[in-house]
Amino acid sequence: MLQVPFIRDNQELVINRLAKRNIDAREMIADVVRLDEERRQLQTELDNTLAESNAMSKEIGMLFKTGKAQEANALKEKTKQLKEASKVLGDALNTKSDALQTLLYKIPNVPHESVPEGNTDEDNVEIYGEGDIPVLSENAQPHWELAKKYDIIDFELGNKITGAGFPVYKGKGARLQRALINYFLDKNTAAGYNEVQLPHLVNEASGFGTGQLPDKEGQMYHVNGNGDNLYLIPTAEVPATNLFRGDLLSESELPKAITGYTPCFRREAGSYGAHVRGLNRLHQFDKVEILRVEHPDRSYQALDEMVEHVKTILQELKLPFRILRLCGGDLGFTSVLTYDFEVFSTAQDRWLEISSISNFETFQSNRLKLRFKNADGKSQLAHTLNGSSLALPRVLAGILENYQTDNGIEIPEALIPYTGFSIID
RNA sequence: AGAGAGGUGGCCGAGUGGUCGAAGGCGCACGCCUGGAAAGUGUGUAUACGUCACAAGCGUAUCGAGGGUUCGAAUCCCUUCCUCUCUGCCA
Repeated sequence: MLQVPFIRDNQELVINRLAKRNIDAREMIADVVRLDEERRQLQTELDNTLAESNAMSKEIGMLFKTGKAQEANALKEKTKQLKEASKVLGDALNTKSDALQTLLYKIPNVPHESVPEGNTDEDNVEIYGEGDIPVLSENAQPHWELAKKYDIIDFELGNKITGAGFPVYKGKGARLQRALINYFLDKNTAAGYNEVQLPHLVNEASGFGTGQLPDKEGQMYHVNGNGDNLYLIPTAEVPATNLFRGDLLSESELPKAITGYTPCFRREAGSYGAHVRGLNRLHQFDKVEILRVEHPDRSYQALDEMVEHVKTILQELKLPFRILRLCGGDLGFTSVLTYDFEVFSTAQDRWLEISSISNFETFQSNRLKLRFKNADGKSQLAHTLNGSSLALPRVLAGILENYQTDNGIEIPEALIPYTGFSIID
């Protein structure tokens, strides 16, 4: 959620930057400014009315104490009018505040100046690429075929138990999953991220805190039987960020850096063809997340550090990858600047997104009320950032496809200590 | 799930209708004291919004949350969320 004073003082900038998302925000911004003005007006009126009423109440108390009941009763009559007035003003204020709030929830974050123009993922800008794309033998197969061939992932079994998009990992497939999780967590903790284990269900307030609610509830599984009202997390970002909801940190506590593994549950609307086959898109998948709460002065440095960190992991896994700067049209609702990592799936001949690292600046912290005491002793919103490090299924797809040989699937060197085997055959 | 108890400032803890944003203690900050430290001692120490120069000051709200009674509520009533104890169930 954008901050109203910021919008008020930077209307042109906000409108221009939001235009990168291909939305015309003129009307919304004008409405925000107007609603805020009206809200403040009402607040002032209300405050004045209440102040008068409070003063009278005190006087009444004094009058009763000194035995001047008649005068007190006369004043009582007066306060009745004030009370009615304040009731009306209070209701109007609430209505106005709610309208403003609802509108603010609908306005996406303001893209960074470096965010390229564009509408779709076609317009994302590649800023870095590394790794050789392997030359595979003629009978190279996509990962869903390999998964079946070596009996390491069973999609049909998942269908039976739950439905499409809930695969069962078996044997070496299961162990490889576990190895990847441990490997990623070890890399992250070695880089200074504090490991946490998080709840996989969150309440409504958490959903609002990170921006899934309102409006995007359709992407989450909602548990609402028996009077429960919880959401399965679509990403560890939700519980991890909400760890800090409502906090007022001291400046010395920053930065906060945490990492955690969770399964992620996504209902995922809109999908087509081969792009959703196999591991490409799932309703349940595993992901290791990194998250930072940063001082605004160094959040972009932190973003770069996160990108560098994920880079080292992919280098170690020796997977061909590239980094994209997302264009305005592809940028997430809450993000200012996002870098996507993609690994090349040789057998599918396409790039698969495996990590997304974003700086949200104060967009989330404003919702979360995540602040710190700055050097002047004032409270200030912190910046939040997060990224995947890494999402498992597509890394797995990349490994299966790129490491396939006629003898089986080789395990990347760095993972062997974690898997305890060096080939899937 | 049943029965009971309870939710007050960073923490502990007083406060059952009036001047209570809230005693007291701890903690913390700064000062005094000290050769230095401890002890002692003094002062200060919530957040948000509004006004405004994002100053001071002033105003308003906040004692889990929401609503109500009242001229006036941390204190009374209702609803709701959460925590704890016992019983039940259970990995």
